[in-house]
Order: sequence, then structure tokens, then C-alpha cells
Amino acid sequence: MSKKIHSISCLNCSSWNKSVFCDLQSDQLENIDNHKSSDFYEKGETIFKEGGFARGLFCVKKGKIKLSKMGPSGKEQIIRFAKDGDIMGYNSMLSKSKLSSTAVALEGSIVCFVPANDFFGLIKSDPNFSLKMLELTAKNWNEASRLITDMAQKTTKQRLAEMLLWLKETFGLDEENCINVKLSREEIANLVGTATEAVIRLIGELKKEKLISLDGKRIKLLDIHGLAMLANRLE
Amino acid sequence: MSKKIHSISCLNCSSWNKSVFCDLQSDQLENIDNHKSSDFYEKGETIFKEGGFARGLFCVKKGKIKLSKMGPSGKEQIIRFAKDGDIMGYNSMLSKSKLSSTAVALEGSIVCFVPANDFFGLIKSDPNFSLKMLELTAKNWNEASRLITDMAQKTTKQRLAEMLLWLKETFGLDEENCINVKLSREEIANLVGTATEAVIRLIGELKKEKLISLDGKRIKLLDIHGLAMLANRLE
DNA sequence: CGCGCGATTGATTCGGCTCAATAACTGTGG
DNA sequence: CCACAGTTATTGAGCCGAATCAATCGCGCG
Repeated sequence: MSKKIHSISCLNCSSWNKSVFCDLQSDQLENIDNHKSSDFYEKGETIFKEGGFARGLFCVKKGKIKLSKMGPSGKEQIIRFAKDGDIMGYNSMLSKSKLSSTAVALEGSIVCFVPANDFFGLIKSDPNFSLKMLELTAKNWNEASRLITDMAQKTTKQRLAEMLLWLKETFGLDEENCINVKLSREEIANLVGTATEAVIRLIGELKKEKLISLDGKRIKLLDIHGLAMLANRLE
Repeated sequence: MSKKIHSISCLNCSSWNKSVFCDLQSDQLENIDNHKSSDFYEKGETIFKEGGFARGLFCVKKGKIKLSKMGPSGKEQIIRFAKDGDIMGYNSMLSKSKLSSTAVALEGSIVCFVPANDFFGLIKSDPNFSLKMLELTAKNWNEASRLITDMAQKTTKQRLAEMLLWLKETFGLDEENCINVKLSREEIANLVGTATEAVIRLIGELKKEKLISLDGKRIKLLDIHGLAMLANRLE
């Protein structure tokens, strides 16, 4: 079970400046502080479940989280990730529909919960915040429409290369150029949209082609440009 | 080329009540009226192109429009449709990025153009409008994330069934239960994310299975529940 | 040391893509 | 109204990527 922890004030949250709340005034932040709660989730713990009702918005103070959807045949599809400063659950709140994905911690994570009322209060009272939210949801769409096209048109290998680059852009690389997040082969498969075995074989191919190498379980990117070529990123 | 037409006032636009503008006051609508322009596009004409800059928002007064993205290998991927009352181009305006898709008229269509300034003016001044826009963009995300999962996990045949149902929900059926939009086989393929030949063969199979029938080019849905079963829609 | 889960490899099958050829359809001009 | 040209739709054959099923390996942990 997740552990309630003493709420740290948004005013000195280390992830505040990366979040959609970065332009709020201190009185607005204090108001959120008064109503929010904070929880610590162990690796593998579920923060919320697809199909549930969103009573508010989740904001990641620290950690790495996967957001996934159950496919019709019971296979998980990872849709996006959340990390420090990212928010989750707002889409279903805004569209007044059930949560469209399940959030699971990929490592120990601290997540704050802001009640819906406070969130809608901000939207009603602060046009700049609305704009920020609109900018966020619009960016999500751009990302999503690219993903749809990729899924529909690229080969599994191209998608794998694409996803490795995406992981790099999302979580960055460590000092050894290894992707800075721990995912099982199955999770990578659920991200790429293929079978675990296929991922393993394709990782092997990428290794032979000297685009990546394996450092234990960690994936080291050797040739980012080569991966981008393979993934057929024109831009 | 598209023909400029005399702008019909939003105040008595037949699609106004279906649009995001439906809750605006008449003075707000008049302000839009003063700056907007209206154009008629023939079937096949391009309204805007992916990669271009969005100087404003497009609102469909009447017609059917496909929004598609160019895949890396030059294959079109249809991402969504727009019909009476729908707006287009707002995502790139909101995210301050290039237009992420190309809009082409599927039939003769009247499309109005609202300059960015007026749109942002509404957002700044009318929290209810912001909420409406947020609701819209959030719904888009829900739709998109479902589409990503479908593309990644469903077979081509399931996706075809899914898309036929989606077309039905978007454009409705005529008095003979035929899908109320004219798409070429290639366009259906670009929607499903497969080759034209595959679509043709699969349409043949669906016909054999008595889920659909063909009335000339028009696709008649015989067994909607059966299609939903096939598409593996659990909800 | 042995259990159990995740990773890996192998063999087989099959869906769906490609290329190629033909048929049906649309619009055009005589 | 017909002939023609250019699409668009359909059908066929062959091939390849990737899913599935099955077996083995490797490692962390009690």
C-alpha cells in the first residue's frame, strides 16, 4: 500500500518549476497546499486504475510512472510516461469520463493529489493557467497523432528504435549513455506494441548493428543518429 | 481553388449549436463575425497543410473533412474527421507548433476561419469557453489513446470493423443503413493503417460473414453488434 | 541448493504486404 | 451516345515479418 507522507509545500517543491503550476502566485499555491495530499508509492504500486473515477489530479513530485491501457485481449499498452513535475488524470477530469489509463510506479515515487475543485477553481479564475493546460493537452494530441501514425505504419523494428529514442527524450541518459529508466522486456514490448520475444530478437539486431549495447539490463545508446535514421524520423 | 463566400453570421449558423461556440453570448459571436472569413472547398480541395503555420482556427459550417498525417514513407494516415460544427487547427495554435495534419474536403464544404487573436481573446476573457476547449482536447486524448492501443494490438480485420463503427458514429447511417460518407478503398486503408488490397479482401470477408453488404460503393452495416464483437469492443 | 521469474533461443505458422495483372468505373471529347 | 484514357477496384501468387508455442537458460533469493 502507498504511504501517506507529510505534504511538502508546493512553494518549495523541487519539481514545481517544471510543472503546469510554475506560473501560479504563492497564494494560489498555498490554497492547493491546504487541500492536497501526498503519497509515496513503491515500485510496482498502482496509483490509479483505468475505468475509475477521477476525483482530482495527480502531480508527480518525484519518480517515474507508466500510464497504460488494457487492450481488448488483456494485453497492456503503455501510452505515456510521467516524471517529475508531470500531471496525470486531468484528461478524464476535464472530459468528465472514466480514467482512460492505469498508472503504475516504475520506481519509488512521490505523487501529490489535488482535488478537482481546486483544479477547476484555478481554471475559472486564472486564464493563464487555462492556457497552460490547453497548451499541454494540445501537445499531447500532437504526440498522440504521431504515435498513431507510427503504430499504423512503421515496422516493429522501427517502432522499437522510435521508442528507445522516446525513452531517451523522456528520461534522459545516465553518465554512460544508458537509458535512465528500468523497464522489463515485457514492458518494452507493451510500449512498442509487439511480443516480448520480438523485442528481444530486435534488441539483438540493434546490438549487432552497433546502434545500442547492453550493460547488464541497461540499454546503452551508441548511435542516436543511426537510431533516428532507422526509425525514419524525417524531421 | 477555394471560393471566398459571403460570411454567414455565426448568430444564425446551422452548426453553431453543435460547436464549441454554442455557449457564447451574441456580442462575443458578433465580434467573431467581424473578423472571420468563410470559404467553400470542393471535394478533394486542401484546407490546410501539415507543417504549415496556424494563424487561426477553422470551423466547419457544413461538410466532411479528413485530417491526415504523412507517414515517414509517404503514406497517408487518416487521424480524424471533422464535420458540421467541428473545429480544426486549434491544437497547433495552442501548442504553438506547426500544423500536425493536413485537412482535405471529402465533399463540398463550407469552412470558416477565425483569427488566432479572437480565439485567444475568448480564452482570456471567458473561463467557460476555456473549459469547453479543455473538455474537447481531453476527449481527443481519450480517443487518441484508444486508437493507439487499437493500432498496436488489433488485427487488420478488427481494425477495419472498428473503423467502420467509428465512421458510423461520426457520420451516421443513411435511410438504408449505409455509412454516410464517401471514401475510396485507399482512404479506408489509410484510416485502418493497411494496404488497399487488404481492405478489399477484408471487406469481402465481412460481406461473406453477413456483417456488411455493398450497395454500389456504399457500405451497408448489416450487423452492428457483430461488428462490435469482431472489433473486440469490451465496453 | 533448488525454486521461480524473466530473458533468450528455436521452430513453425500465418497474417498481411508486395508486385503484377485484370476488371470496372468516371469523366471527356468527338 | 460511344470510344478512349485515366483512375479506382479486384483478384492472384509469392514472400517475409512477426506471432505463437515450446524449451532452455540465467539469476536472485529463501
